[in-house]
Amino acid sequence: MEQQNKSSQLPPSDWNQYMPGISADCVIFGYHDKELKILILEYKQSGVFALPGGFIRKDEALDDAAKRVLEERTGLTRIYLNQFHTFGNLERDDPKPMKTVLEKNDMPVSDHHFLLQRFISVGYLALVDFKKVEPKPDLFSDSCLWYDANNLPGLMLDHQQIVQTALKYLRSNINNHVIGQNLLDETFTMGELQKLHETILDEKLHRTGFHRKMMLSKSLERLGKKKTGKAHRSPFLYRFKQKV
Amino acid sequence: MEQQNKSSQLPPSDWNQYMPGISADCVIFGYHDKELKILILEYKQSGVFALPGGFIRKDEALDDAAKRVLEERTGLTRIYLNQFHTFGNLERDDPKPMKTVLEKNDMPVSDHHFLLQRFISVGYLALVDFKKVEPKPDLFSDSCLWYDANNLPGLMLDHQQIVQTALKYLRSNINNHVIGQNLLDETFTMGELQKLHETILDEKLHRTGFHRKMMLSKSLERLGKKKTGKAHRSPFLYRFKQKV
DNA sequence: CCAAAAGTGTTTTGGGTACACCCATGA
DNA sequence: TCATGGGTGTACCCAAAACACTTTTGG
Repeated sequence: MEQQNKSSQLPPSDWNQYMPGISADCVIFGYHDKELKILILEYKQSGVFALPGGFIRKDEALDDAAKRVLEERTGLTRIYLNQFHTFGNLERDDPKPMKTVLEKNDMPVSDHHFLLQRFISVGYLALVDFKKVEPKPDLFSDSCLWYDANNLPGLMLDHQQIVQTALKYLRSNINNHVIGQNLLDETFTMGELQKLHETILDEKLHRTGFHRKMMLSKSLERLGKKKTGKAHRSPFLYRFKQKV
Repeated sequence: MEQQNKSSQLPPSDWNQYMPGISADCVIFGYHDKELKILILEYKQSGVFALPGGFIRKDEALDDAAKRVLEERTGLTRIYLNQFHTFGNLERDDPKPMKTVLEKNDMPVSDHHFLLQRFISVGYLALVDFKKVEPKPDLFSDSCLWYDANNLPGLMLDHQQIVQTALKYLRSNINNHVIGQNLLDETFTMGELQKLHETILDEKLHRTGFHRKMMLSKSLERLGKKKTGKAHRSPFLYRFKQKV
């Protein structure tokens, strides 16, 4: 009862307000402990894992629907968000996992249930500040948790492929400053930025070359030095320049 | 009557076989007379111009639907095809142009007609051999014609924006050999290849630099010389190497 | 003073650009 | 032989890669 008006809950009583057969699935990336993380939902009682997703209201723009999903799952607004691909294979049309979820939750299961139809899914990639996120499960989920991108649980349908496509997109856009800007703190050392790039690309980078390249890109400004308390030279702090 | 079984005709009697609210629109590029061309439909009696598009059958993969549209409009199979973006703004939800089309064609116009609902459209880019294409209008169209990409008629809804996005995608992938491979003849001179690049990028390129770059890419093989009958040295013919 | 991390300098390489120059051809 | 388009060689610039070297810090 008390959950019905929460914006983080789907209103199953009125599926009719959503466009049928279309969903938006979000690959939400965070960075913590030198690991690239992805937010994954686990449906109640069912052991089914999935990407956070949602449906498009009939009076809502596609991008806004993705934004809404993002805000509902993370509690954040003004998130960096990017559509990267739309998935519409027939293999993804498998009502079994969702049927399991409905049954385990004592929901009525008719063959024509909104959730059991074929869906075409628009994939969105989001970059968020790990520390600011408060993951919130949706109505059907027990948990909404961060997983290491290299160690995800088995995901339903083609969600693993969606993640792979998102990763590929992320890697091919690694030189876009928005990536570091959204995954790191406001200020960071060159080593931290390099470690982020290495984690995303899954390869070692040459330290001095990386340093030079970053400075040549003119997108960083150097601030004061950071006292690390470690037995070595203290690094400078850097910050992404504000867009000119 | 005799048209009903043509695969190039939509079967309006059974809209129910299609997924509602989703369409695939194709930006079909050809190259002719040193101009980049796009295939555009003109709806019957209505002066409404649009990109070739279609709907997704409930038992059909999204990519296959785009392929089908391509084949129906061009008569070609095995076309180079690439999904590039999905359009779902609310501004594109304007039933007026389609209402006009229906009225002009004496079709019943109810507010809940399949064609008058809000559509989210998946944009596909296709590259075809201009000379091999036999453009075929669909059931609602008077014509399916090539237009210069820089001189299109006014298109309905956001189709102009879809074209611009496709052009941007094409330009950012200009170094992918599939572009020349699909828009030019089997063999071509370096000058012809350069002219194609210049047309797509809408800028002059340096002749010798272009030559060197193409040869360094290792994707071309040089064949015999071409007799042009012109008053100058006869150019070599080139061909894209088959994938290794 | 040593180890470890951070920062800078130097050299080489390779692609991109610019331009000079040569080649082939038909008028 | 001349104009024109096609092909090649050379010089220059700049960014990326590789490596040497210096600087800073706590132990």
